[in-house]
Amino acid sequence: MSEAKNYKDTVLLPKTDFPMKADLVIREPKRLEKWTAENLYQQIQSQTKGKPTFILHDGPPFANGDVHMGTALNKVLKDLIVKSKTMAGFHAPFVPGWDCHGLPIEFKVVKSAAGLTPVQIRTLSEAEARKYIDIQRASFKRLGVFGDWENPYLTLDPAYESGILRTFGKAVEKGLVYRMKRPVLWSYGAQTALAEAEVEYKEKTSPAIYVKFALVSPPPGSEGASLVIWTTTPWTLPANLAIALHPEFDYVSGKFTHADGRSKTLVIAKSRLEAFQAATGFILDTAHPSDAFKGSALNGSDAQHPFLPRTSKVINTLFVTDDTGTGAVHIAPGHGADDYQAGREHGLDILSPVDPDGKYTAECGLPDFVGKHVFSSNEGIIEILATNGALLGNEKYVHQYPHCWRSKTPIIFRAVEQFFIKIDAIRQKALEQIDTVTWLPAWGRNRIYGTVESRPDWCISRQRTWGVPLPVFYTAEGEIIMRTDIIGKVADLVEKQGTNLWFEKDDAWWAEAVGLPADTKRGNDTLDVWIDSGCSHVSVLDQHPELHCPADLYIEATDQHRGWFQSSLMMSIVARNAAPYKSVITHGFVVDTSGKKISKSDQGAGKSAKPMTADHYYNKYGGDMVRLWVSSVDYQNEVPFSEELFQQTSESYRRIRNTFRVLLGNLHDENVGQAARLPESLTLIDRWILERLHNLSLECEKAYESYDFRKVFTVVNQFISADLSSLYIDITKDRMYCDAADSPRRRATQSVIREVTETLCLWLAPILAFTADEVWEHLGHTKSIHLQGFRLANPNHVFDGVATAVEDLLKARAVIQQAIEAARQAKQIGSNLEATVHLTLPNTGFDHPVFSDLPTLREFFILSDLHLTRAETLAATVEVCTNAKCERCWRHLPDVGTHEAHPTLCGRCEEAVS
RNA sequence: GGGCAUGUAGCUCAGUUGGUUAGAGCACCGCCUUGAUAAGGCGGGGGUCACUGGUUCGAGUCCAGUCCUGCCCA
Repeated sequence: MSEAKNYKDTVLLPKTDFPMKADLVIREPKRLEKWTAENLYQQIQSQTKGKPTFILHDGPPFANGDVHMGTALNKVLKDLIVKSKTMAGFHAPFVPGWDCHGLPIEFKVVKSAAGLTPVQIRTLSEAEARKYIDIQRASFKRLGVFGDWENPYLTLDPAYESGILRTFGKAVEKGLVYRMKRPVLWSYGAQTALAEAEVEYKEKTSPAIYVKFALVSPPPGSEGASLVIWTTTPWTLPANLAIALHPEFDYVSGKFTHADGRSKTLVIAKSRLEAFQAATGFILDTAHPSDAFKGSALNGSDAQHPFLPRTSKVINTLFVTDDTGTGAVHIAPGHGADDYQAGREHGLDILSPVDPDGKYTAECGLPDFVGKHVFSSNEGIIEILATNGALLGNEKYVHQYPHCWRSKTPIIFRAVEQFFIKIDAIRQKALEQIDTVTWLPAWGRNRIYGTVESRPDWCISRQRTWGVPLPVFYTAEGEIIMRTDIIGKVADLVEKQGTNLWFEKDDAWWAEAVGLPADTKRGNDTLDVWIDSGCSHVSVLDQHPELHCPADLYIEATDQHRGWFQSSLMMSIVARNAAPYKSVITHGFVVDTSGKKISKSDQGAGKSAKPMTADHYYNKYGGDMVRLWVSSVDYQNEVPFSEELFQQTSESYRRIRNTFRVLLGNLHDENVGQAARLPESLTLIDRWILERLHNLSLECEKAYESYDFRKVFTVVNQFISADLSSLYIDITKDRMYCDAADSPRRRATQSVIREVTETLCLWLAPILAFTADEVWEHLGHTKSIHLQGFRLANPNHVFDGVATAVEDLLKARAVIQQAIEAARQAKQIGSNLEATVHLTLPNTGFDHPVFSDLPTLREFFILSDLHLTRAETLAATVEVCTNAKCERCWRHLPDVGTHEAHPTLCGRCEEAVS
């Protein structure tokens, strides 16, 4: 015994199999397999059945493209909520979903091959959607997101589609759906409507002409005056119904004279005068009096159409600009988006006398032009204008003009029949319902309120193939048949066989199937995809046995105030006259570190931009690292992201992991039976850490309740680094390593360590889904941590006077450390244990009994030798300790050398090794 | 151009109803330790609180305006 040279073997150092190196990339997939094998998600659901429910309804991501960090942020946030609600005692099933229809997929498919039939387009589109569903599902699972991954909801499921149709039927039943012409981007080359994404901008030379419209009743002093418009599409003049002025712009009315002798009284925006004179040669005759007024002065007057027997209304709109033209804008509501909007606001017709080939119809009012292509009619129109004196200028104008991606022909705006939902009929109810919902952050309420307040009627038809068909029919005479009972029959058929049926069967089949005359034809339009996802409360919340409507929570990015939150609200008003959610959270977008939005075009081959797909990060750092990053950001604002920031998070992870490792290591010889309950005889530092743990639990509980994961992250980090690492673990090292294994204070500490480790681990489980489970396993548990509840703050862990005593101790500690540091920098000592410290405490305060308890003070300050005095102020001096060093515990103590059997040990260590 | 947000150390963020010298974590620098060791401890440097003006004894905090950035519109 006395021969034992190496006392190190008698020191009870931490021992654990829990590896310091996380190897998350290797370990996490194994844990995932285990979770899958034991059906963990289903276990959680059946174990929590009967508890109060918490339904977070998943907003379906578009099934196109990889999971990027923004998508990951969204899904992990949802998972943090679901996991924390589960651990807080709720039954919180999570049914993920995907938005499957829509242009981007169809466009991709159509681009890949020419001449596809609608059925082929739909088959390929479905395959494309399913491909990305699989890719995204794999990513979400890999990120540790729990949910019913084998039974997600898809907007292309027949059951889902029938829900959409029935909700549409309800809108029809309530008289909310109407038909009206509206201009769309039209390709006469491909004979189809196009979306903005299908348009390519190319250079085109167009005529740019100045045309006068004589005012029918000009303001006094401007007798015989004409408004002058500027247009690059003369062919739209037959559809002109109005002229728009800006109400705030200054306009000049005066006599203009041309070098060729022509003279006209014209009205031009003051700021455009110079440009107009230069372009047309008409010069304002300053000798004659001219009149100036605001655009609002002419609002409501009439102007004579230059070649048709009708007048155009003079209106005021705010979109009139003064960077081109004359400040007076030619309005053809059937041929432009702004024009259409202005037309709706001012009660104009939607005149669009152009057929699908781009040729004039009889409606154009010019018999000679009927059947003629609009672009080859420009010259003819200009001639007419010149002939009747309305043409004031004619130039060539080179500009970027939209062209069809497929036929390469220039696009025209052309009005076609569209279907709309009458928002006015449901607006008031929607606004009321907005105020029954909790919006987080609170400004979200104003955001969506403003959006709903001002939104125009909802155009719900699309001239597309990859979508849910708009279930209407037409009689042989072209009369529309839009009936709830027939829509119901379509929905019944779709529920069994899917919407492909609409495209596979012919008109006759459908006519018979829904009980209409044999010569009935079905419609060609599909529904706006926002209708699809906006019906999820009907198709998912109402249908799924574990879910219900309204959901407790929707959470998506801020753009969804205008998107899904709104479409869901509207469709829910249609379906049930109430909001589909009780509360709504929004999160920001992921941006790069300079605060710029990360655009998809910066990604991909040849670009220098950093990787933004989630797989890059979970394959390099691990899923828990992504999750920890999510928990660390302020998701209510834009979320800055870069790989460097990500590495910063991984530093935090390492700290957390190492702390767990040393805690686990200190439990290696734990007396399990004893550890189950905390002994009465806890030392000061044990009581203190339990009280800190109590506070931590209070804060974490509150933070999870308010979805403030960053708070959990911060509070846990500070607890780990300030309370545990630099104090509790450091201070208790001596007793843990060097006391006899069964010393009461060592055992007490061990019990506290278990309590701390388990509680902390549980609080972290929603965030570090993999690591917490791993730690839990190493704590000796056989069931997953995800089947546990949080361990709430224990009031028995609050002790009288302890917190203030430790506050004082820390003040003294700071003074001591500074003194020691000075000695260390002066190379007088190295380790703290080599110092003798004279501590002077102030006469007042510092009156807890511990301040007369030298052994405890020495332990707390981790010193070999401490001497106390009282004086005016807190101070400390340091000298080199002259005591011999105990070879085992490294403290310099006076009794080293007094023990015969172990001459190099102190008394405590001598006993411990005997 | 409009609406809604946002702006505090190199980075990510705290800063209660206005009140000492504006804090934390990470990063950085120096030292110690080598019994948490691809770890740990101690000490330190670093900020005109976006800008301008105002209210006040006193403003990161309240008010007005400007600018940056983001989302949604036009």
